[in-house]
Amino acid sequence: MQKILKQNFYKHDTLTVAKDLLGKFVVRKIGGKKMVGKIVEVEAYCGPRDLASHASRGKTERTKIMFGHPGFAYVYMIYGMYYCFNIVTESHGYPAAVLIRAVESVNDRNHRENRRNVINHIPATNGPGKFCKAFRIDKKMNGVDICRNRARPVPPLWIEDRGMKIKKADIVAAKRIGVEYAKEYKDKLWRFYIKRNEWVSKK
DNA sequence: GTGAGGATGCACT
DNA sequence: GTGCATCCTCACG
Repeated sequence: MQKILKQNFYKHDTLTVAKDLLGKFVVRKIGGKKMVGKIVEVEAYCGPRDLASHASRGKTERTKIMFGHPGFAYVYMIYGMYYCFNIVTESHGYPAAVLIRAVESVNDRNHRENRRNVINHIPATNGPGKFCKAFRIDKKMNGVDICRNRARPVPPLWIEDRGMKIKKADIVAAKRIGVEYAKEYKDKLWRFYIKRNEWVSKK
């Protein structure tokens, strides 16, 4: 059974949505072809007071998507050459999002080899920048509604529930990556990943 | 195996 | 002008 997640899935507490996204599947449609990846690692960025979040410095041209409706893609460029893909959560007007850090490629069996780089023409997806590159997610996807709705039934990108359940005991909570500047928020255990999964970006 | 440093564009001060 | 929600390469041994 496969179903595209709708807006009400994302309209909840960000930490809850982040954990619920583990084990869901990212589907990217490009010219009639589909790429699929199981989400194995995420980070939560929780509201205007979270100093690690871009939204903590107020609503700007870049961050306005986070202040908008849940279930929209927030994509931005980082370090000049990589993109990060986030999904907006919670209510309209409250800036929060979940960063997709790593997925497990469903098309590929050579897990160990593929972790490092391109093997058998299938790009690596164990890291936010690499995932975006592999799934061709760039700033054109910023502000796209990734939910199913009547007006536009098939977005170019969506999240699917295929009935996989991740046990609570298999979810690891850890510190977020690259947010040393975030003072009392830098040590929050708001990164979640599937225990022992080979595709997680860092141990 | 591990760690340091560079690449690189753009939002924000 | 500064500093990134990153990743790769190249030393080291």
